[in-house]
Amino acid sequence: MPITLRELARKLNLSITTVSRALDGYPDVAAATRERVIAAAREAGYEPAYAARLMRRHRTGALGYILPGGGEQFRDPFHSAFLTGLCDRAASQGADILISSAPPDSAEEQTLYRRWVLGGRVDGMLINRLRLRDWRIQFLRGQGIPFVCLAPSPDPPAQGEELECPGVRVDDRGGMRRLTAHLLALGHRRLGYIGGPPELVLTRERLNGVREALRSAGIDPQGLLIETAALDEDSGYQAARRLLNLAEPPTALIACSDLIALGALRAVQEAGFQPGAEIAVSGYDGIPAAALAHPPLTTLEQPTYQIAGRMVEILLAHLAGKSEPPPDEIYQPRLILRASTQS
Amino acid sequence: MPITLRELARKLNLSITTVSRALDGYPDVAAATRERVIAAAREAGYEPAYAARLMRRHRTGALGYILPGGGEQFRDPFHSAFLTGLCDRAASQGADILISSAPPDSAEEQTLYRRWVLGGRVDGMLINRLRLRDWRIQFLRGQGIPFVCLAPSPDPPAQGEELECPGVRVDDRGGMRRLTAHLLALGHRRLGYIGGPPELVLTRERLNGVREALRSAGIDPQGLLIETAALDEDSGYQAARRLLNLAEPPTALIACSDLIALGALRAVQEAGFQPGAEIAVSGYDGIPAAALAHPPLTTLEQPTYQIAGRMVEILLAHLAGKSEPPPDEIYQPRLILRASTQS
DNA sequence: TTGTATGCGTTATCAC
DNA sequence: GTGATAACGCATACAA
Repeated sequence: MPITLRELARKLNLSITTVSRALDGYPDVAAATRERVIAAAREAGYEPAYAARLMRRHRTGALGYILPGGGEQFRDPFHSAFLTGLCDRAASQGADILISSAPPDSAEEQTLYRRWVLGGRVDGMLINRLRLRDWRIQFLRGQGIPFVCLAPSPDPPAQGEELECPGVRVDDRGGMRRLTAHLLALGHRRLGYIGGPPELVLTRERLNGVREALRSAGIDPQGLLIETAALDEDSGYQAARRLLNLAEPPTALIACSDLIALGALRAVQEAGFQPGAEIAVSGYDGIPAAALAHPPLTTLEQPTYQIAGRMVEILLAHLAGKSEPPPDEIYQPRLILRASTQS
Repeated sequence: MPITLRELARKLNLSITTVSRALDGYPDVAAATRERVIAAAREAGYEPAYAARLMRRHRTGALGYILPGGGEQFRDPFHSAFLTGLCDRAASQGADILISSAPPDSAEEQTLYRRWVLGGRVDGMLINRLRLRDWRIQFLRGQGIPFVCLAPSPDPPAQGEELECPGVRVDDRGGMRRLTAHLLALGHRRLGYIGGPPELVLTRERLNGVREALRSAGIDPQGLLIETAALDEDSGYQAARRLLNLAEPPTALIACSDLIALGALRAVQEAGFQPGAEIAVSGYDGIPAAALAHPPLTTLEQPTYQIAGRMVEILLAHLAGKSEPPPDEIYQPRLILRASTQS
């Protein structure tokens, strides 16, 4: 346990007040005194007690993020990029990131939010994987604690299902529209969509993008084959198999994430099809492994690392009092065409 | 800001003490009173103020981990698995993980450690990527704060270079010995080793494993070609190129990590060699992308997720007073032979 | 079984 | 420019 302010003050024959202000850089301290205090503090290895400071300031200096636990999603490189994005930017601004994990919509998740937010354990929260009716948004809004979301941008402003939430947006729908248009241009007519969990906004928005492209091309979206998977490789494999086992399987599989797509790629191969040539497969995220797959995976890349950094920036700015909520920013995912959709 | 203990007490016409003890489950509270208190607390949405509790208990409920920042290492899936391992286990035991990032051995890193440890921001620290003369170990030991390392097990107990540190160990050297022996059995005689940063213990230990295998086979370790890379793909690519440009390039490249190996694989291909057939390449870690590479990458797999979980378990047990420091555990990496070392 | 009083280490408000 | 003092909200030693 390091030295306390009081001890330091006694050592210097000064009052606690003066020492405190000298260290915090208040202007009403004699230059000489400040020097003396700072020197003494350094040589005594003084470090302000977090608990006490928190008690007064009501600022934890930490932003919270809860990983979607309970699955094997820890293999998802998306989170790797996202977390480091959070950390790096937070660190550069002197803030810390508090993390934990809980299955989405679980009791544990609620407990965590209560403990962190009501208990004053974090200054703000970072939200990812927005859900259709997301209790987190309501909760955070109700508590008046700042938060920032990463969410798809719903252009037709969300049919009342999810609450609006401040943050960084990615045009998932637009991306999927472009991707699907490309597949249609290649001549694909029988498409399969492998979505993530149906309660996720991104599952719906990406699906909507596919549908919009179909409609624009004068094709009935009803013909779209739809399957659902968890956001991991194995689940993508299973879902793809179900589609491939149909009497008339699709000629193109549009996956909701790269991991799902990698699983689909495997399923296509096992089913005896030539991925790319006979059946096109596409992903979403732009994880490094997508480029390594064979055939390399067509995908929609989003700058996950940068996005996470922006989220931290926005949240910290908001906390610093720049009260004006910055306008929503919309990122465009980048369509990367690779051999998995080459005919 | 939620309700405070005092307000709750007033509401109930009880003293703060009683309310506090009722909620904390002390036995000296009338059953009826406890019921009443708990009910009131729930309906008032009471949640103990973290700051105040911390002030008294001196327990943050958080374990700290600092990511090696400053590089592009955020693409390393190792950290993804490691972090989720930490989070999941911590969450299951009611603890949180505090993270930040800083370049190894930087001033920022020191500041972070000071702030977190001296300031009482965490109950303990988790250490990865142990260095040869690791100031972190000395610092933490000096402060008497509990910590757990993930480190290679140095059998000849470290020639005084690094300090011993409690934690989970992986037999990097043994793994590399087995891998190298395999390559030798395949007939390779001219080997190249691409190490990570030289200040890392794992770089040295993995190298030692290679050397030991050479010696066991009656081959002079002096003949081993050695290059150094950062722990990422691009740096691995560069290092491999340097080796391949030699007058007499190696026939097998032993990389210190999978990411390095993936870069090496690329370099081998670009140099016009057939990876696997003409030049063998191996990695270390067992990241998912290793299996996807073409050719699939031979590697030493370690159960990163589980190891991280064990680290948390050990640290929390230690904090809970089970003072007996658990004996060091040694994990054996699993050799996964794939086409990248097939002749 | 319950209540009173004190202190944890800082910061902020005042008075000097 | 500096110092005394009062909080912040909770946990406990001690008194009742």
